[in-house]
Amino acid sequence: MSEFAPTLPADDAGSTPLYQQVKDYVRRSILTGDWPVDHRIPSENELVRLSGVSRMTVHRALRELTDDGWLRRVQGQGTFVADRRARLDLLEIRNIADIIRSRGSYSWDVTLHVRSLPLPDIAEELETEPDADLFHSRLVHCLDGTPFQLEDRWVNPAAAPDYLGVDLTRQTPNEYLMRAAPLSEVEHRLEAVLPGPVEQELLGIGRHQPCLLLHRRTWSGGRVASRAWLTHPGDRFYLATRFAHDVGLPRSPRPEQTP
Amino acid sequence: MSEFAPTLPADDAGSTPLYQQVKDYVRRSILTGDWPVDHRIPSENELVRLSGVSRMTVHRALRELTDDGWLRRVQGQGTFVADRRARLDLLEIRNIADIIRSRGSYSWDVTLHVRSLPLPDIAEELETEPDADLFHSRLVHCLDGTPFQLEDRWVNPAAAPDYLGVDLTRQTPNEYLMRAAPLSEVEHRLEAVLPGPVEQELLGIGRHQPCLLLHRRTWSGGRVASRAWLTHPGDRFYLATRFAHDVGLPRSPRPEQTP
DNA sequence: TAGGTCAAATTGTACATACAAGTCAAAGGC
DNA sequence: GCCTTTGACTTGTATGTACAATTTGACCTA
Repeated sequence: MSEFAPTLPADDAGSTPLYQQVKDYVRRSILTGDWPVDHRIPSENELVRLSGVSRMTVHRALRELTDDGWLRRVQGQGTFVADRRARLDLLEIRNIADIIRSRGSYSWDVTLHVRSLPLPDIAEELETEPDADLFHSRLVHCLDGTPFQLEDRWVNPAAAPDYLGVDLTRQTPNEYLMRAAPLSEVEHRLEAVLPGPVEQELLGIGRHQPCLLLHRRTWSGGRVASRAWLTHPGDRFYLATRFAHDVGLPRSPRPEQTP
Repeated sequence: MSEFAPTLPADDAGSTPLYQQVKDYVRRSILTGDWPVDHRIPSENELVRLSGVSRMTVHRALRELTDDGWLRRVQGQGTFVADRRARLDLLEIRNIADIIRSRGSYSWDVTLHVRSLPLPDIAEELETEPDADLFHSRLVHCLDGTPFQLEDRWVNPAAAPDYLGVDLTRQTPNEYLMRAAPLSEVEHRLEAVLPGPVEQELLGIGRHQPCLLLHRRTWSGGRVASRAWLTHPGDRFYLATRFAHDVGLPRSPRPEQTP
């Protein structure tokens, strides 16, 4: 496998299925940016030569990645890196800042603080010791100068020890955490609320403006890594999802092609 | 294939992949109730004998159904029908009434009307002729006597011609439509709103109570079958999702077993 | 009786092969 | 110059075979 599983622990390499290793290799190549969107990746036969596994195994890996939206395949043409922004499902909630950023002038401000203090209620959410110090950050995300999201985040120091030293003016907490503590699980809770006066002023909204509150907890390596409250003014937020079901009907083909 | 594809059109049977036909057969057996939850389905070798296709093809069909949450497999034991209520993802939004119904005394009332009239704005949403008659129903879903959802629905007569004749006191519109026009695609849009006075009274909420508005369109056979506005009071609604991602990590196993 | 052992059944992975189907470009014929 | 044909390359499906891993139950033994 040579280059296909460089980051895997040695004792685990033997038990990881080959098709999973191929999937990891492809995903890693995409996540690192080596293979950008619409890039044509090596063909099945090339991957066979590179990896040493059979074509059926490579084919299974690529097929599953296609089903999961990582790739886009065209018979007779090749396999291409899919534009995941085009995938509209719940997964996109976590990347909503990325989506919006690509469609306007995006910016964010560390309005209040980045600090460390203990808080028993939050400790329970993070599943840590009640008297442990926790990291807290609060910032406002803006699009074309107007706020669209208030982010109130608590971070588990065990998952991201150097969170306080991160320059949050250069990368968002989400961007940093995605690298520092790659997430393995996500929990979402959704509510409609009227924010308090402080939040109203930060978001620049009226007293009776309803907001969507997205409560999100992320896990990494068996620990709760982060807990975030994301408040969206109701008139500056929307989430659209559209997807084909797999109930007795063939999957909708993708007729578009890449020249 | 004999019994494996009785409902498929004859001209299509030749072009439908075999693994897809096996998937359809299994799904049909589950949807008709022949195979209830936790039922042990025929083994791969039995399905090979029944269908005449190879074990690899059967295996692929069962594996994909497992990934999609229809089945649960235990090595050395067999394959069982999974409890789809245990799957927590966006798909569950469409079944939220079903979920809630199983956890309390659920009821619903046809409060306003079931009628037929033309409305150009709605016709555009349903992608029909602007002057066509459309079916409209409006009802309130209650849990333990208190409303938790206001359903405002428009139905495309081409997709469900006998919608006005359905006894909506015996089955919900969603239940009927799922049978009459099995859905192939869904579109969701989510907003936070303050409802109007009429809706406030129907839901029994105060003037400043924010609500979640879920706008949903369903497709069936290439047509827009239905368009629904589902209004949830913010204090009587929550949506929790938690799922494992497939980013460089093996899928979380299901250690539980069925005796 | 209690415990260990072995065989059968089941699912999971991997490989080699074959053919079908779609795309593209080069070669050839008019 | 333009069109057709051919062939190479690509992905999609299907089969047969082999072995590994897990569970269950029957069987044997102390």
